[in-house]
Parts: sequence; C-alpha cells; structure tokens
Amino acid sequence: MVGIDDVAAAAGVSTATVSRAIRGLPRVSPDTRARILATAKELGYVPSSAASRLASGKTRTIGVLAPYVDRWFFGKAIAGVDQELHGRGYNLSLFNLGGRSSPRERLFSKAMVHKQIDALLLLCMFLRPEEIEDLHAIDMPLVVVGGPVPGCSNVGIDDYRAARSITEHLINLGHRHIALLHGQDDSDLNFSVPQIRVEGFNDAVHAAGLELHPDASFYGNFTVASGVEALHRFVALPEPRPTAIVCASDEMALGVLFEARRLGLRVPEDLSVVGIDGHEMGASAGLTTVWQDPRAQARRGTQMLLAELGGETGAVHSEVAEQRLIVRESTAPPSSAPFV
Amino acid sequence: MVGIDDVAAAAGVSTATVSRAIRGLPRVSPDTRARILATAKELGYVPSSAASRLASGKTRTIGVLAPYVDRWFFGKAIAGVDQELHGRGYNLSLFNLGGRSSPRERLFSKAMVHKQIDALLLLCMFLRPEEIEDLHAIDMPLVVVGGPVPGCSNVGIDDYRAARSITEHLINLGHRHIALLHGQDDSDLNFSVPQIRVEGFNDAVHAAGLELHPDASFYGNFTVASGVEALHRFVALPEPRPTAIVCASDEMALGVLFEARRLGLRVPEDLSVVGIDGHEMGASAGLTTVWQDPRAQARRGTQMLLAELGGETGAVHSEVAEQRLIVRESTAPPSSAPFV
DNA sequence: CTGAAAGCGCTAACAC
DNA sequence: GTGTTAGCGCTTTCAG
Repeated sequence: MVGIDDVAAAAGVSTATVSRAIRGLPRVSPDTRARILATAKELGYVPSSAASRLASGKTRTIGVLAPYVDRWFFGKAIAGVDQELHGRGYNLSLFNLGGRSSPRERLFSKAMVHKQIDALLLLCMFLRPEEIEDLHAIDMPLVVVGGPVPGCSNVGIDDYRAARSITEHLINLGHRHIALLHGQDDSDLNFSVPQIRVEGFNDAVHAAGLELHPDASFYGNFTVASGVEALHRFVALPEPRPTAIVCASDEMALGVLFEARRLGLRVPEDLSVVGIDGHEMGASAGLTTVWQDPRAQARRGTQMLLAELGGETGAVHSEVAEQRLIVRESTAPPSSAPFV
Repeated sequence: MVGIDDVAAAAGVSTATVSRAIRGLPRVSPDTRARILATAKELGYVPSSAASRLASGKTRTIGVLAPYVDRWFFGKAIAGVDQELHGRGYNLSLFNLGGRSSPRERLFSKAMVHKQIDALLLLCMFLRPEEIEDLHAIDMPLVVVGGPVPGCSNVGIDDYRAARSITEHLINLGHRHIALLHGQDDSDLNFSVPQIRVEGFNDAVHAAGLELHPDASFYGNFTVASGVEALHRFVALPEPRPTAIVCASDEMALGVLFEARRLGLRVPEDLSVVGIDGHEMGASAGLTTVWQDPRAQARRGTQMLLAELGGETGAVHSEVAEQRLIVRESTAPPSSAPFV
C-alpha cells in the first residue's frame, strides 16, 4: 500500500508538504501542489482515513440516529442527509434505534457512538426522558430533524399548526362530527410529534365550538395496517357516525382509504379523510393532506452541522420547515351538511 | 480523555493486558480481566476507534451501497443490515448511489470507500458494465442483495420465476390478453431485475400460446406515479383492451390501482392487476402479488459477510430467497372469460 | 513556503 | 498469564 511517505519521496518533498497539498491547505506553492497531486494520482495514493482520524481527531463522519429506516419520513430524511454529506467527503454512519417498543439501547451516551462521529443528526418522533437527558450530555454538534426536543435545536414543521389546519379544513367544509386517528397509545411522552398533532386537532375542534366524541378517537401506530384496523372500529360506531376522520399520518390515512373502499364506504361522500405528511402514494390516491418535505429538512439540518464543524459557531439553530395544505379528492362537505 | 494507559496504570497491569481484557481475548486470567473491566468502567474508559483501526487495520464497519434509500425494497434491506450489524459492534456506513440517471460516481473503485470499510453489501437493481468491472476489482468480502450480478455472490429471489408465476396466475384465471408495465426504459443492461422480470412475463405468455401486443407494453420507473401514468396510456388503448396487467413492482401496481378507481375502471371486474414485492400497502389495498422479504435477504447477506470477516472462508455464497404468490382481490377471471 | 520530528492511542509480536 | 516494544500512517507544531 502506497503511503504519504512514498508520495513525498517520489515528489521530492516532505510528508508535511504532501499532507498540506492533498488537503488543499495554504502554505504550498501552486507548483509544488500540482506536482504532488500528479505524483499522488500516479502512484494511486489514497490517504488512510484511520491514520488521519487518529492524528487529527476528526472522523469526517456524522451519525444519524433514526427510530426506523423503512418508513416514509425517515427514508426521505436519510436520503437528504446522504445527499449533503457525500461529495463533501463526509461519511454517514447509520444507527437504527428501533421503535419505542423494542428495548432500545441508550446509544447516545454510549461513547461507542460518541467517539466515531463528529456530529449527530437525530431523526425522531418521540424520546424518553432519559434519552433527552443523554442527549444533553453529549458534547458535539447536534440537531434534531422532525420532532421538537426540549433544549435541542431542531428543524421540522409546526406539527401543531399542521394538525390544526387540516382539521379546520374539514370544519370549514361543514363537518361537525370529526373522528381522530392518533399516532400513539400512551401519553407519558410530551414533546412528541404524535402528541402535538393531537393537540392541534383538539384545539381546532374546540375553537369551532364542537365537541370530541371519546368513542371517535382511535389509536394507531403510523402504519397502513393500523389505518385499516381503525376503519373497522369506525364502522362499528353507532349511527350517526362522524362524517370525517383526521389521521395523524398519510400512511394511516391510506389504510383508512383502502379499507373504506373495501367495505363500500364512499370517500368523500360518506366519509372525508385527511392525513399529514405528503406521502407520494397519498398524491396518487387523492388524499387531502398537509404536505412537508423531510428530505429538505434533513438537508438543512445537515448543512447546519457541517457549518458548525467548519468553525461557524452558532450555525446550528432551530428552524421551522415549510408545510402546505393540499386539498385533493378525499374531502368534501358532509352529505348532510346544511349548505351543500 | 482517559486512554488505555490510564486504565493499565490504575489496574496495575500493562496496556497489552488491558487491550486483551477489554476485547475479550484469551490469555488473561479471569481475575485480572474482572479487575480491568471494573477500573475501565470506573474511569469511563472508551477505546478510541481511530487508534484501533489504525493499529489493527480493521474498521469494524461495513459499507452499504444503495441506489435509493427511500424506496420500499431498499429501506427494508437497510433495516435488515443494521439489525445484524449493531449489537455485534459493527457500524453501518451508508452510501446512496442515486438512480441511474444521476451521474453517479464510481464509488466502488474510489478507494475512499475502500479504505473505510471491511466489507461491502451492495443493494441493486441494475449495474452498468463499468460498475460491475469495478466491483470485481475490489478486494474485500462482497455480497449483493437483490439483483444478480455476474461473478458476484448474491442473495435474492428468483425474479424470473416471480414474474413468470404471477403471469401464469393470470393466465390460469383465463386471461388471454395481458398488458405489462415494465420497470425500465432502456435495455442495454442485462442481468438487471427489471429485465429479468420482463423475461419471466414474456416466457409465461409465450408458453401459453398467447401473443404480446406491443401496444400493451408500458414503461415505468418503479414509482407509484409511473403506475398512475401507465394507466392513462392503458385506457387510451383501442378496444378490446387487455383484461389484466402485470406490473414489475407493487408500487407501480398500486399506482395503477389508484388511477383505475379514479377513472371508474373496476378492479378486478374490468381489469385484473398484479405486482411483485409484497409491499405492505399492497396488502391493505388487496393487491395480488409475489411476496418477498428484503429485510431477511439483507440479514442473510450481512451474516455471510460477518462470517467471512470472522475467518470463515467461503461463507459468502449465492442463496435464493423465499418468495410466495399471494392472491388477493385485485385478480379475478376476465368478465368475458369463457368459463365464468 | 517547506521540512523535521513528535506524537495520536491502540494492537501485535515477541519475550518472560 | 503478562509485560515490552515497535509500529500503524497520518497531522501538527515549530524551525528554518
């Protein structure tokens, strides 16, 4: 294996100069640099990242912690991080935390992670209190994309507003009896995306002077299957049933849509359904939703991290991401609405 | 930062012993090991991976190259790799190649990658000839999950059989005029999953003595949107139109399903549609398909890599993964079938 | 602008 | 079983 010394010898300079030349540092004359670069290429020299890491203390890799990698939001986000990283010579080290149910390790504090990355990007929906604590203890640039985490910079949409506006869309359409499909089944987690979306829904309903029917509140886990299942519980409701249902995610909304069709419930005539996210499949299925762009959010977060690593102190900060109500065919005024 | 020497000093042993003890190597008495582990924990010692990499020449990270990270197959597969890796103390370094269209770099040969990982797991649909060449040139354990790559070990389903059996399912149902939604729009790539699936379709049709209507062959790019678009072209076909369509992926099939409903085409009465993959959404949408488990495939591939790295020469080999025809509501005999 | 030299914190022989 | 001792291949002062 050809090392930096071989290049130095071949180019007739010192290793220090080769190091500077290769890394594009100043204090190397254009000529020498060109000559070094040429011989380096000629010899097929490739720096040893291991040696470089040890000597410099920088890993040039950023860690991405995600609860899932095979779900819409996270897949898009990871793609975004990757896009920013590679090309700038940074590596992406992926850590899949697993859902809340699995006994996920306290990776944050585990310096195993700690010593292998320069910065951390956390993708999240919710965090346990101990996890938040761990997070504050780590000493490196950190940004969270997705849900807010108290005390940490984050980039993401305003989930409260998203839930509220999608609910208001329904109310404006004339719906008075609206069901909800939550994304979470226990409530000991504050600051979580699922929780925040529920609040937006509640406030919209209350502000309109409507009341919540406890029976019309279903629990799901953000998967299509849980949407399917929720619809079964929905149709079991006594008449008159709600005329609309807001789902905390497009994936669940799609499940509701599929199953409604199968059971002969017409959407939107018999039931209006809305989601949140902007899943591609929702677009094709005609689902009304609040669109967001996880990829862009992740890119933004990554840029901040990189800037901070580049010495730009304070580059990491919270930022609210773009969102947009997209009305499609899954919503309409209720058939029994006074003004239809 | 506390280093191995600090631990050695505190425990009253040499650095070498600490190293052995920490890594669980033999030649350390149970007592000493216990004592060392205790003081290590006490001091909060964490090995420097950089130093370890440099000294040992092993990175304990495996690289995953994927064309996309935000698509069904790849998301599942990446989750599978992660699952096998972490817990065994291995890291996952993700490289997103980008689709075929993007000017993807020749990452394989780029020793940048080369020097940062111990083994490579390639997720793929198709590869350019130069890329295959690069692949053969790299000198480390390698396995490809998904598509076959000439000369490389791979784990994946028999795509030919998958396409053929799903088509035969339609033929057995009585369909005589079957459309196809391909997954690729140029044909200079052999050994690609899209290509192989088309062959399975063709052979099934020919074996049944049926003929292919060139007009009934559509191109897509594996996305839902391309399924939607294909259906538009389908309905523009002159009557009598095909009574069934086989799609090279569930995602495209779902797009066809959505758009068929929107345009008032009844599935399966007017049109039977099938996919390949086993996408969760297909299950909820009632899509007939050939199921496969990318996560399991990726886990298997990762295990092989790890075994090979563990000294088990020949651990990496090709393996055909499980697949299963799942008949749901999107298929039925054609309405005009003689025996309905 | 360039070079010499001292590490970075481990691992791996090889002795004891 | 345990200790000694070279490096691993760069980066980084500090001189010149």
